[in-house]
Amino acid sequence: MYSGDMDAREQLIETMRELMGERGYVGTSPRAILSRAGVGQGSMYHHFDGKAGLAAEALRRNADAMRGDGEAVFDAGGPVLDRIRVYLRRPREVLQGCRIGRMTEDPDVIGDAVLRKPIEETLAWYERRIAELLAEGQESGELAAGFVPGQVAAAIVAVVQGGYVLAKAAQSVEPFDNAIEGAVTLLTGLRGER
Amino acid sequence: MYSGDMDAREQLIETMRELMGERGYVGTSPRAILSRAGVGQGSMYHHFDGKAGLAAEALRRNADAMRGDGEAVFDAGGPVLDRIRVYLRRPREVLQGCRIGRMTEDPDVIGDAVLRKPIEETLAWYERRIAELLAEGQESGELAAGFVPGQVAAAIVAVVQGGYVLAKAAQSVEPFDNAIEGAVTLLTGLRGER
DNA sequence: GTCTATAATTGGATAGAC
DNA sequence: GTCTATCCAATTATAGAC
Repeated sequence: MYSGDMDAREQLIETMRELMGERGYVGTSPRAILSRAGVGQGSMYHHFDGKAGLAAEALRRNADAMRGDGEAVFDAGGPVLDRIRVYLRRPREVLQGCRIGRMTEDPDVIGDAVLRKPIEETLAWYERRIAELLAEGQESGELAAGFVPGQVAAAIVAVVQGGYVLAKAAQSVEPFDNAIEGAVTLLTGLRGER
Repeated sequence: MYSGDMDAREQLIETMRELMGERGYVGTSPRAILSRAGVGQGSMYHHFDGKAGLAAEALRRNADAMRGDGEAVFDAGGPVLDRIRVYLRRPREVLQGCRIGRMTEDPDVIGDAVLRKPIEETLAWYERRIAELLAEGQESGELAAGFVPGQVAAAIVAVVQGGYVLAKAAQSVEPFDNAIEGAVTLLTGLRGER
């Protein structure tokens, strides 16, 4: 765990994490980074290979954080449907959007293999982990047998990512909350017979 | 229906529709527009109030097209669940993304009331229209009574929008297709008893 | 109406002092 | 390591010829 004041390098990374979440990659200028971080041009180009290098580090940290959030919920005990419901209903900065998912609309991120990697891996990890939980539920008899875990898992992750889209369009959390509750409703149809 | 060669104004709008779908609003430069449209600077600034004015017209057309696509499917006859399935499985340019939904990640679009309006209205229309269909299904007995149409409708629209996010992250249509089939699976749980 | 030329501003990176 | 000053290219907009 990091403690004490941040040095310039650390300050730059944390500022970049915020800005990329707020404005995306192309929407974040070096000027804005340096201004908010409170450091000069020199620091950025000393510690990183320009904007792209800093973005790569910031994205990796955002990806690690998002994965950690998921692990905390999915690794908890109890019925798998409960864990998935907790994931869906977890409090979020809805109008800010997902710091990972939003990067997919940024052509300069998707077009750069290094920048895209943490995005791809994180979302794929969520899909895979939820699919595992669903398969586990099928084996235990908690869930019905007649569905493909990987498909339902993708739908669950997509509802969250798409919920952000609806919320930003409306500039309101309401459609996000609706989508989440709709997904929770739909999931109850997966329950097994016993 | 428009026929014959496009004049410069028309050419600019159609080019802008394409480019905004491919690269977003901030990612689309006047230079790129003029180059692909094959017209000079003067034409753009004569017909429109700069890039923003052109974008407003392009977005309105994209919104109208997306709404028209929805109407064609939702207004068809037959069981409502069939119509929603047709909507979900409709062929799409998955890796390009939704020309309307993707704009929500563009701060300059969301921050401009004029540009945001067609985005908000179109997605809200889809939510509302699907909610109507679901309510209709509940009344007819095709669907069970114990769910909130507006919530499930939001989840359905979110799955499609989120599916694009997963597909772009993976640079593959597979997660999109999975999410769609997962949603179709989940929807079967809504069927009524009779 | 449409063009080319040009201007103002910002994005992104470099140079060199301390 | 960090700063300020500077530079080049691209974005966005304007001017003025035709």
